[in-house]
Amino acid sequence: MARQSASAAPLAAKWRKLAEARCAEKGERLTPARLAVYAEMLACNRPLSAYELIALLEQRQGRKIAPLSVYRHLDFLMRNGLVHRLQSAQTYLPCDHPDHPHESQFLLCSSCGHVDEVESRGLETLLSQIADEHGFRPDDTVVEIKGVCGTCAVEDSH
Amino acid sequence: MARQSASAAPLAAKWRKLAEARCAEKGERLTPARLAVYAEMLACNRPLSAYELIALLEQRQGRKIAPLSVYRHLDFLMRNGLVHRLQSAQTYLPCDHPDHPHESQFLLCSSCGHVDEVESRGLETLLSQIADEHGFRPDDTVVEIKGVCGTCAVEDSH
DNA sequence: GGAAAAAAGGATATGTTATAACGTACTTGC
DNA sequence: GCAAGTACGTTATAACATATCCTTTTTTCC
Repeated sequence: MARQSASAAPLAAKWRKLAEARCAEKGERLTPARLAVYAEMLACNRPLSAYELIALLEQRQGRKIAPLSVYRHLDFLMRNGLVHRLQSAQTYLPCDHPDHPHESQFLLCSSCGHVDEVESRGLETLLSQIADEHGFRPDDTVVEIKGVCGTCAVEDSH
Repeated sequence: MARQSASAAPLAAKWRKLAEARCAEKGERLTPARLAVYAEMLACNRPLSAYELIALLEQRQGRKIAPLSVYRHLDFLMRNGLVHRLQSAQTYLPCDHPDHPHESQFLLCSSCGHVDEVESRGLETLLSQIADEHGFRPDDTVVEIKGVCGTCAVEDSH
């Protein structure tokens, strides 16, 4: 088993390979600093604000990290389809299936904080139709459904 | 014609009446300060950030206004279905048809800044279905389509 | 009318999210 | 090596939002 650098979160080979592939496609450089941010997000496995992420990275690396650095890394990761931004919460979440470019829809549980990333072709088609009817050329579509997930709904009823 | 107070934007009777009706339904008080914020937003007729709104109100009223006041008024107006928040832009926009409670979808033009508020029952049904399939009980759904509106697309091609 | 309660609003400070401006260092390709 | 482009560090600041505390206004109830 390969030793993990002390200053980065462990990152499963699966995710690293996918990330490398996505970046290679576009000729983008997946540097250690960028990978460290990505690894931290995957390790945490919940939506993080940029400043939560800074705190985690600072703890992990034992040094100060400027907000701007993290924002740049987040931009990079989003540009390459590895991370999504939850617009309504102003938080960031690693993509669940970064094997291909896609638009996602999110189910955000207000009780446990869990976020489900779903991909509905039917919904995307309908959204395109709506845009079309209004003579609108869409670029990027945000769909975020806030509510209570199944697990929490069951617990609530007890 | 009734004289308009010097310290508030003019507000068409149509909008005032609708606002009064919405608030009366819920036993909420549509005070002058709240109405002034609403009037300013309607007068401006484009999405405004909270701080843009503060600046406009300060100019109009010739006095300092604390951010918190405006945020409170915005909360009130949103709670009563008179104003929407555009999550992806962190701006606020008066509702286009505040005659009934509803969820809206937005088409945001990145070129001219215009926002179209649409209401698609088909889309809402589909979103409910998607939530249902995942055992999710939705509460509030954000749909924001960013792109280029018809008018701007035509101009671009010249 | 007048006291108590509730709602709204003002003032000051602070917390949170994001970007600007500028310089340095590290690739890449010739 | 050297020029060009990209990444990244540092400091400062802009932009967005809320906390706390207190005063004023409105409502309610007697």
